[in-house]
Amino acid sequence: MPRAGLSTAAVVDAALDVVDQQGIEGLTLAAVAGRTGVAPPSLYKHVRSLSELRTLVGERVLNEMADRFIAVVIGYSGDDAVTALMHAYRAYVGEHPRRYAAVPFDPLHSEALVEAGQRVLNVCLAVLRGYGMSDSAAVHATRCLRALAHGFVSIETNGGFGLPEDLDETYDQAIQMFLASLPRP
Amino acid sequence: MPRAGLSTAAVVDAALDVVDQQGIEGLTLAAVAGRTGVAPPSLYKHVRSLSELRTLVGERVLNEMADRFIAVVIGYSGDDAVTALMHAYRAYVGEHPRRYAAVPFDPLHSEALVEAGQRVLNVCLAVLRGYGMSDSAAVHATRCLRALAHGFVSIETNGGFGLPEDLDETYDQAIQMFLASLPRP
DNA sequence: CTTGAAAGTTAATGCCAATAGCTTGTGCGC
DNA sequence: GCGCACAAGCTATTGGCATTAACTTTCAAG
Repeated sequence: MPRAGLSTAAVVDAALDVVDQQGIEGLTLAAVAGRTGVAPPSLYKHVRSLSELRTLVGERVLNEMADRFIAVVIGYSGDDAVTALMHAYRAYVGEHPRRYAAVPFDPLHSEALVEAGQRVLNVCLAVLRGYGMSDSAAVHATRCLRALAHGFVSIETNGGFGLPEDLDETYDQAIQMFLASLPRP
Repeated sequence: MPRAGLSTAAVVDAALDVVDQQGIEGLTLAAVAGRTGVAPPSLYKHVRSLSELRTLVGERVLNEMADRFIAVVIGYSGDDAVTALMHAYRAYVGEHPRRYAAVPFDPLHSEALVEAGQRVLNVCLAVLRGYGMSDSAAVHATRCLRALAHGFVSIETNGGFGLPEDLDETYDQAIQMFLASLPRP
């Protein structure tokens, strides 16, 4: 009986592979077990349940997004920073559409998931701080940004935009719309 | 063996009840069978599979939305119509959050689902036609409207907006943002 | 009154999550 | 080097679900 040398992190790695290939509804313990060369019940040594695994996957994805957004935004401010952020958002989802769809937006699942979500949120808030808005105004603007970006990419990746018009152009227009709504110093 | 007198429509009705109460992941044939007083395999006389049932549910929901949007928009034009439409969108999802979440945005599921989606789309396009945009510009604007409305309500209903700021205010601001992006005749 | 299709039924298969209880690697103290 | 405890595996089992097959019963048209 050779030992596979698993860990919670390794299980989540395998789960991400499964999600990338088969989508969130294909994420089963059987699939992860197959990929890690282990019998399905063995996974319970590293993960409490399928539900917990899903939460861990979501947490990883949100942290991945936050890392990228921070990297992309550093050194920019104002409209440049907002534009970079929104493009990075769309680019991430374009590269990993199934991962993005695997994030449970319902944060009541776990503490760590909430925290990862906050990291993403804080990038937005920090970028908007440069516009001299009150804290409350920044919150409203952040919500608009999230709604716009999330709405666009989730419709886009689900094939919901059927018409032939160029999607890059639509997204640029959406960014312009958002920028125009921000106060000018 | 008394006969239950089912039909495809009745099965979808029961499925909508299940979705309203337990959400889309609670939509099982067993649950629908229980609610209709029938054994699970009997449902196959009216529905090809669980997957088809989900598609039928989505189709019903989209048509329900289109009906409401048409009703709400009639008699208005311009900013009033856009405002009414966006409020109706949010109101519908607020009243039936689980139904809305049950719509598969992936339209490759069925012809009828695509058609129902088009009905919703056409309301948006018709409302925007009043601004004297080219067809192509109207498509881009419609996409922005959909992205904004869908993004907002889906984050909202999933509890993704954690901070205490008033959500009505954010949504009004989002509407203003969208209106400001439209050409003024 | 008969008959046949439609609407049900029960039985069975296979997949999956989850639990229980057993076996075996493996690092740690000695 | 030696044993021991725990961690990491395993097999077996249960229970829920979708789905199929093969049947029985209702019911309406002729």
